[in-house]
Amino acid sequence: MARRADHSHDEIRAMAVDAAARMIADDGLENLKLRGIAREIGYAPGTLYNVFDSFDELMMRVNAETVDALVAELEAAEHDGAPPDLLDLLAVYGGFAQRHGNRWKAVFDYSLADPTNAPDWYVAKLNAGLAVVERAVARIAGDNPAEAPAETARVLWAGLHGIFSLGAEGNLAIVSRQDTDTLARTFVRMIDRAIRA
Amino acid sequence: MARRADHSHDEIRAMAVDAAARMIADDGLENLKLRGIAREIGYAPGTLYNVFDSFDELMMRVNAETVDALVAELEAAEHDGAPPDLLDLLAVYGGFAQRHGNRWKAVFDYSLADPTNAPDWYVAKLNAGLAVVERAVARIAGDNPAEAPAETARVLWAGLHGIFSLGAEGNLAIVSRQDTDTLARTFVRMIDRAIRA
DNA sequence: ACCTGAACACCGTTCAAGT
DNA sequence: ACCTGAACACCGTTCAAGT
Repeated sequence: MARRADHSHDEIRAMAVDAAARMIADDGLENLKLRGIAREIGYAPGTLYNVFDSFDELMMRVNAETVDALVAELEAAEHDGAPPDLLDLLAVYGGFAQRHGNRWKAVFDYSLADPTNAPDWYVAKLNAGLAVVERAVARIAGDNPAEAPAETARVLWAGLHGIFSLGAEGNLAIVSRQDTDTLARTFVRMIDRAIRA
Repeated sequence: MARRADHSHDEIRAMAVDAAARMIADDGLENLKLRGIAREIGYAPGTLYNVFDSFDELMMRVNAETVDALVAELEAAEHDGAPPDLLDLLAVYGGFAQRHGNRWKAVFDYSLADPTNAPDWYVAKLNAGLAVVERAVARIAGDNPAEAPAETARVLWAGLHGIFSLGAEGNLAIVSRQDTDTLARTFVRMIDRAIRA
């Protein structure tokens, strides 16, 4: 059938990404199906292959929007009020991860086959987020830091990811008396102490 | 057909778990299929449902063996020679993760729907591994540590998991000049410094 | 030119039918 | 009693057929 042209390809792409983000938020990544997205936006499954190369590409765009939103919040924390310290940034990150739990989990659970050839604009976004952390680290590190702020920022980012991802799956609760937020704050406080030591 | 009884149920279980572990090591979790395991051990797919409740249960046993092997190496590091410090334990962990990359990744990539009701013996194994770290932390923490060694051990475990899992997926390489091992050592060194501070 | 939706090649899981 | 393997209900993906 068809030749509807109710929407341009760009519009269909945007509708699909928005629908997928909403469906992930509501039901989790594990319940997201290409067929479901198609149904949601009123197009046939095949149509999505007209506007995306694959399900991978669709998910990559969904996750990029999620990263975008977090980076925007981190940058906002820097621009209004006093410069944020590490615990301030943790509160932003933790708040985002809590408000957008399923979507944030999807960013890591749906990893591309080969991140090495992630698009430049995606890597740039990640680096923009890391730069905020980097500046907060540099602010407290003084003149001769034992580690470069860039390296410390990446350790913080990856370490927090470990705590939140294990926490989200429930793998922390079974071996820890402290909850995820407490462990995250302890982690950040220890890194802060190490920077100043 | 059938009534072979070439093997007991216990034997079939062991054969399936061994085959799955080997297949994960060779080809990665993403290429492991129940049908493939059945073919490998010379039984029909349906037979695996005779001896396991589900694919989940099979994977749980595979992952338990992997955790077992790591914990054994950590405990061995404690029993021969001088008490290990945190960097010694990191070397054991990092060495294991490198030698058994695909199998170690599978432990976290294949998470149970609800870890809350993980079997007790599984939780006990995890806690045994954490206890080794805990003792190493306590050894350097002195009398009035800012954080309980048990909490520090869990922060270390989860943080390292973050670094190694992001590293394994290639998500660290695209935003970091340092490689995974360097970041892991920096992380452990900073936590060590925070404990002593 | 564009979209459809049946068809394809999978998957984990079930269960009637054989020995 | 035990194992088989076809069948079921899915999945992402493709593509001939319609408008």
